[in-house]
Amino acid sequence: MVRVTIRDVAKVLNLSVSTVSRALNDKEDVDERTRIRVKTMAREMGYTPNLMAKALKGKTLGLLGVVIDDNANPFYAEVVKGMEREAKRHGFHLLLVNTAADYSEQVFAIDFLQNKGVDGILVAPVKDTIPNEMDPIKVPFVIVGRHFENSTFTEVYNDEVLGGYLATKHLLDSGRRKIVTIQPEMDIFPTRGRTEGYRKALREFSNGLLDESLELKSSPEEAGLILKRYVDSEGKVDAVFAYNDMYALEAIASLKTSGFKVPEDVAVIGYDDIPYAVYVSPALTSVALDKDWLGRTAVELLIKMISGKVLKKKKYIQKPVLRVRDSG
Amino acid sequence: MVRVTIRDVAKVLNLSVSTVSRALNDKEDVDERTRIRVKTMAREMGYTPNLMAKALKGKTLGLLGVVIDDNANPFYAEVVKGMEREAKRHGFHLLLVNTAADYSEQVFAIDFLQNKGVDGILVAPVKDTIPNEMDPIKVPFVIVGRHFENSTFTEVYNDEVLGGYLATKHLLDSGRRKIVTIQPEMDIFPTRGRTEGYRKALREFSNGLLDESLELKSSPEEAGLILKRYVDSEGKVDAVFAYNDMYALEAIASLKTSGFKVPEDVAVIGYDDIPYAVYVSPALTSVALDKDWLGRTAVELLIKMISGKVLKKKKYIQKPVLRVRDSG
DNA sequence: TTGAAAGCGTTACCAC
DNA sequence: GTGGTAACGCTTTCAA
Repeated sequence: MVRVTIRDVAKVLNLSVSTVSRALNDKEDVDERTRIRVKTMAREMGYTPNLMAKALKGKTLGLLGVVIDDNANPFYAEVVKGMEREAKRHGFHLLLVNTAADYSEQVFAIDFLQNKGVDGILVAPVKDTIPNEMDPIKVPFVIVGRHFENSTFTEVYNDEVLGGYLATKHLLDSGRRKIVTIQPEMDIFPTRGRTEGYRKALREFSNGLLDESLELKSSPEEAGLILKRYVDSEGKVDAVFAYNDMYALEAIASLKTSGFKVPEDVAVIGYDDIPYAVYVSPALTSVALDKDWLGRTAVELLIKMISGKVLKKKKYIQKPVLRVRDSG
Repeated sequence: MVRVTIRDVAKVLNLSVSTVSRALNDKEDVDERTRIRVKTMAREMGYTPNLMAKALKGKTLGLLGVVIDDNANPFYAEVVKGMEREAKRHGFHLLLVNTAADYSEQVFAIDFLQNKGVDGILVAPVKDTIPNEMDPIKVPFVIVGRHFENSTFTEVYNDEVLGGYLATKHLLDSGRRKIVTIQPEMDIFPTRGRTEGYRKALREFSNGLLDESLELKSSPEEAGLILKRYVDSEGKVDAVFAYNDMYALEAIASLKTSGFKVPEDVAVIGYDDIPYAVYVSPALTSVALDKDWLGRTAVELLIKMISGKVLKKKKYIQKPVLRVRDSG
């Protein structure tokens, strides 16, 4: 296919490229009839602007880089979906990169994306403790689902402490006393926050004495195993507050095969409220997040930043809600 | 940040831009020591090539467009993940667009992606009956998970007939006789194929007489409702072959609330074998697909096409496998 | 209201 | 081996 350029259109119409350019871009100072003529002819000839050329002239390409752990994780999948929809509304597109929670992958991704000429970046950082890990980002960016202490970054995240608190409080209120929490090794905002909320509820319940904090670390795949090992050796656990629904599902499966009844013997609460939480049995009680909101808001803010707007508010925090079902 | 260009490097080194360009791109005809000098200085000055400018000169941008129904669908999520990994291996990036199975969205997406300068497109078409719906694609493309009859497109897909056959045969073999299948309205390769496989198994079993083909149409959300309505009015169903695992989960939920035991009263088999199939109860029997392979292979082929290779083989077909668990 | 020309950063052709 | 220059397609002064 031969590309139709602005020059071709100009030639046919006996106009200059500049006039055609102005007409196409709805600039002032161009005769209305000329504009019509140009636009009609352009359409007729199948003219499409060359975005590279525009970009070279300092215009935006309309690309947003997305750096996340794993797009197949149902939590991120929903977030990305929200991002995508919002981006589309503004004529932007998403450039997706999975990091598998690997820091060097993230560094590489950020570098790469900028080379591709993205106008901005949406990132759920692998580490969120050292703010200057964001230094290599030279374009506007928004942090998604993470929070850097004392940073000036634009961030969209969840009140994880509240989530952890809500779950643990509910367990406590329904009579559970030996509540174990199982979280990933990673020291990221969500793990810190959820654990903190868990401790807070415990502390509150015991009048300041945090005497029964049972904290396990595990990968999602091993959650069941680690939990089983703990129960076998320590015994007496009557509730589990899992990092997320995947952990919770693993926990339930493991407890069941160990002969425990869920929730009779052991209650289990998850986090994220993925769509499948409804179908498992017992139906999963989970801390629910509006994932679409997370993605949508992040993109909305990023696009504002790209278009040069200065945001007065930098932190956008969502309050999670406990969705009580049968597992706890 | 001020962008460092090839010209800046040239000036500092007292060389011409052309020499610097050649040195950087490892072309012939440039003194080895000059090359070293240039590369060192370029790194030192923090030079990064402007991809737009390269693209304008007809070079590739390294972008692959992905057009699918919904990235949050666990099936596509896994496929996209496979694509992403393979693309990364080759230095490519993914531009994601969801169509929500809407044809006009697809048309728009394809147009848009090409404007963004993608080097190729991976598409799971919304309709796969009219080959010339692909006409607007002017770049290399690969069809994913769909198959156009008699087309010359490069396609990576599954043997859906076999999948439907396997599931139905298994149901028949385990003594089920009133097997209903529930499929989406859409006339796409997977629905056609799975239904055909279902009919084939029935026909085979009844010695050529396809006397008990019970075919229901439904959206995923309404699958439970539609099924219930059918069972209530027609009664006597002892097995369900669902379009995919979402349909199967809805079916199971609906059957359970109607007082049926799964699988004792009614067996249910799904399709896709999503990760959550293991956790529901009863654990879902499902037709399993290697989603990663699908994504990986599609990208591999697309990149070959982009680099000008001519593929002798155009159709890449995967044989599904029945993963028998508890539901059927 | 329109046109000519410069320039964005890069590559490639052609001299030297 | 190296340098000058045109060209990729577009936008944007500056004149006319």
